[in-house]
Amino acid sequence: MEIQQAPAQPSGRKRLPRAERERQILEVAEQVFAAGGYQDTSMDEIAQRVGLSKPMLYEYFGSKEGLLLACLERAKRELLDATTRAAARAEGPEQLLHDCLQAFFRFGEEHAQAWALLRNEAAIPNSSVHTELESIRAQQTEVTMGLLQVSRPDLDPVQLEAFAESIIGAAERLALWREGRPDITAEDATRHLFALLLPSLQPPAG
Amino acid sequence: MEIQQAPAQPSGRKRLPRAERERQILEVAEQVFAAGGYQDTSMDEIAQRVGLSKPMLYEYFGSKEGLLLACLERAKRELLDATTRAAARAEGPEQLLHDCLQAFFRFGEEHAQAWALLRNEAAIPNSSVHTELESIRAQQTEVTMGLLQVSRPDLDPVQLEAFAESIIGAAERLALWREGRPDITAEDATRHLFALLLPSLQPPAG
DNA sequence: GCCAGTAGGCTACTACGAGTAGGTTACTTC
DNA sequence: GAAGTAACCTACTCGTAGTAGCCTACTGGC
Repeated sequence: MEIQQAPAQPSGRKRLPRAERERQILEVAEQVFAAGGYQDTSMDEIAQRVGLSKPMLYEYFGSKEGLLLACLERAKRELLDATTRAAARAEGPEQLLHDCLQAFFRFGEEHAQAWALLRNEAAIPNSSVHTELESIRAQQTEVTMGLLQVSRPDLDPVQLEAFAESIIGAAERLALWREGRPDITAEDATRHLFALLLPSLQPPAG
Repeated sequence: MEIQQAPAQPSGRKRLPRAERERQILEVAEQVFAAGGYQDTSMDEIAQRVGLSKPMLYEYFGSKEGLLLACLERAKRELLDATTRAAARAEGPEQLLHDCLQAFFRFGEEHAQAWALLRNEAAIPNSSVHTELESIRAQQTEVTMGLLQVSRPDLDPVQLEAFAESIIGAAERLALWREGRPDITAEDATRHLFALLLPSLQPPAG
């Protein structure tokens, strides 16, 4: 017991309506989560940066995870906006694909924090796990580059690397996709991805 | 103070040499991390499942993250083994790609726990964040399927979905790859991926 | 102008899990 | 059979997510 109450607002702090405060909190949270990682960020830290006390965060977002979810929700909306805007402008199917890809990559560039959250990287405990995962990725890329070089000696090294990264990314995603669909066998997945890649495996001159 | 010591080994528990105990711990840890997620798994829980006390885990692996890293290390080795074995057996570059893809997908199937760790999914706090990330993925897939259908009305829905997932995976990976290489612009990345995908965009009959 | 009612805010707690200090006991080796 | 060490333990500290319970600035009605 013996609760000793200090003045509620130390000095120049202002009361704000809920909607505005929520936006403010999201802004800070996205930044801090993306920079320091979900795990290594404390609610106290976010509260302090907003210039508010922790219980307010819980009042508005329920939990630490709830706050992360709210950040993700916002990023998701922004990503969809970016892609559909690009799609609306394009003419012809090839242009369409090209512009959407570009919109995607630009989103990553311009909304670095939102992007960091969307890849679940923010959830990773910290940098040495990050490093290890990168090394696994590098391992797979290297093997794949070796395979590619046989079919496509015409490609320059950077293109080769980009192709290899793309293939690994596609394979990982397909493997993930398969988890929700038990009807798709490993052979099916292989066939699908192989079909997509085969035309690009043919050497350009024949 | 006042440390009251109970018998060190309650009953039938056996002392094991370090190497063996480490293997045993890794086995349990991989399983528990993969099932419950890194965040939601406590060291006490792992210790209990092994039938050991927490300080032993710290003695052998240094920290919770160290234990995760050791699990990742092992999974990484296994994945490399699987792929290189497949590559060694194959004849011709197309067969090579095909068999490696297949080895990859089979690895995911046969080593579900190791695979769950390798995608960093284990790091994700818990299921509702997982759900949200899945929903973002679904959103992107849907948009992409729409684009694809224009160029390739010949594909059946499952193939279409597989293509879309592959493209999204490739794009994500490339975006990640770009983060370590500031020289590659968003336009470069777009061009690389577009070049890889373009041949498969052409309708089959012309 | 004054008095509810409420929305925005707070301090000071509890609970739980990562990591540590410092001790005990079963094997090995001479 | 004693010495040394490797395997193992209990019982802590400390940081952080989440909660209880209280305060106060603004609003609208009189």
